[in-house]
Amino acid sequence: MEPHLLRTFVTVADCGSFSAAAEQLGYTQSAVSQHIAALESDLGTPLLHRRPVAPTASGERLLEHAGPILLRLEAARADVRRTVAGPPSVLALAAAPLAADRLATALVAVRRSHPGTEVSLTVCGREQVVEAVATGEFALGLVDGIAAPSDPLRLSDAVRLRTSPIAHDDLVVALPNDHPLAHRRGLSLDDLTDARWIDAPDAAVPLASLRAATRAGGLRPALTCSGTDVHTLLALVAAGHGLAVLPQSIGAPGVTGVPLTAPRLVHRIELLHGLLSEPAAAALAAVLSDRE
Amino acid sequence: MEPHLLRTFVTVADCGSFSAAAEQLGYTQSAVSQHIAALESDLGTPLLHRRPVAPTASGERLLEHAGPILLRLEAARADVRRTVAGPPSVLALAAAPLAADRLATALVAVRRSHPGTEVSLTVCGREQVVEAVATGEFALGLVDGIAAPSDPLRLSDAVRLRTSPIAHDDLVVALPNDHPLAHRRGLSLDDLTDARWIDAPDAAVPLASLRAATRAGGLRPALTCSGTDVHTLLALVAAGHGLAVLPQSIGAPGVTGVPLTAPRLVHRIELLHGLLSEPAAAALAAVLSDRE
DNA sequence: GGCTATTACGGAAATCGTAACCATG
DNA sequence: CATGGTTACGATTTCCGTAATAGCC
Repeated sequence: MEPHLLRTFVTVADCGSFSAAAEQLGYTQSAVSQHIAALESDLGTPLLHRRPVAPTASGERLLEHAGPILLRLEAARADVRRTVAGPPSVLALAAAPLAADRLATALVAVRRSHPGTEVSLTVCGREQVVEAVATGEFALGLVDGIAAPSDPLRLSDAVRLRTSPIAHDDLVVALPNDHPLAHRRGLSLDDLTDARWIDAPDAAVPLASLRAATRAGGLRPALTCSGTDVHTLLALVAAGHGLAVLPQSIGAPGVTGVPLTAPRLVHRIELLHGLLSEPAAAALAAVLSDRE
Repeated sequence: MEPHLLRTFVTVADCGSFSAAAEQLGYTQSAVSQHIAALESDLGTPLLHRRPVAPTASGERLLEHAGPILLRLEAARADVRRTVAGPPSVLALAAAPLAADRLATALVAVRRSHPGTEVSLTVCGREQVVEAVATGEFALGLVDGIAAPSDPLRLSDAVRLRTSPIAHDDLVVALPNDHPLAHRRGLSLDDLTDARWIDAPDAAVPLASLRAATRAGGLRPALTCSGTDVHTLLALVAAGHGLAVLPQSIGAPGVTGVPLTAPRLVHRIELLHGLLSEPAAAALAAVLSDRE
């Protein structure tokens, strides 16, 4: 179970194709085939169905482990590298788009207390925030998600990272102003399972999260929007392409937010970090955490 | 960072010697030297001081990751293997000695509800319980430890395992009956830092745990006792070789348990398990958890 | 000088690419 | 029959053991 074999395995499972994975990894199809064969012979069981390529039951189990293991390896390498490189010169921050605005205000205080600090902020999807904080690429990250009012966020536990709650907010269904439901005082997801939805997993609450939080089926996306641009998503909503669930604080002209009353869910923002060896990062974490 | 290099690295760090690690792993000294050199060149930094062999600062960081990574790899392999092997024929249980007696009573109910079940119980040290449950060698494990009254047990988070509290108990300082302090109503650790202690990390509360739970220094062991035999430990205490901290429920003729009043700590037993695919294991887990 | 890590070197094994092969949709 | 995974095979590299070398108590 060498790491590079695991890596090609997850890539193949991800691509659903040996040749696509080969291209993505810079191997030949033959090498990829040999990698999978080596893994399967090592574990003594088929891991992938061929034609079409899909994980077997055993493959599914391995997939659950492989990602976290590879991430942990990356984190270990980065951790060691950091001891030799010394503290970085820029304070590198990552945030999911619906969490990023928290940084804007908190950074003001840090700018004042640590005037020389150069700051870099990357807005990207939630998984990428978790991964990049885990590998130490960023000192600090903010992620968001939905949960029952009393629950913390359920983050992928690939690597043990320190987390602390930063803020929470109610959820609304975003509708065009002229939508027939826009005047409602509240909406239940159960009434909206057959509505036209926009799935923008990195710019709004992912439909998958909503599905997981409800028993209700449905919630099929009429339009899928990738990328982290909330602005564009709001424009799509305003233009009537479909609905999206967002935290109450996000809005735009042309879009009405109607409180989501059932199921009872809240939007949460959590801070994610590793060791905080830099004083500026520690100070920022303190400022962010104190807000709660 | 191939796993076999990491394995060699942790072994060398553990042994404090290249040649000892080589023997333990079935390599030659030369191979071990090459492994370490490969790792160091890969990470671009020395990981070990030589003569005497000890981890560098970078090496310390790597050590923190390497163990969990290797364990997780083992767990992944075992997990996949289990999908092909099907459910095992014997219900394999592991327990730390101070937690094992909980199994005795709980197993009676399972024996009744699952009459055909063959059971194997292994009593071993806490780390081994965690490792072996993580790799699926055992379906279920019981571990014990100390914590503040409101806290859960702090287990090594190498692999994400399901845990649930089973029981808790007060702590006592075990003394020979004729010890001058044996008539006391309570004792504080602070008064005992300079006493003669027996450190039996796998048969009593480890001194290291006590040190971690207090600010007080001291607690130097006058005698170190390895192995999981609580009976022998109690004999050593009765013979006046030194003191040990145990849960209140453990006792023997010749040994007096005086409540440990400060710091406020309790002895906890927690259940540890993976997926519980076997009905008998699930039933046992249910019985154990219901006791709380 | 003894113990122990490092380096040099060679044989065995593994890795990956080219190319031929084969199976499925 | 075409797309795409498998197998055969060979060049290159890697890996590990033997043995000689070097460094610290």
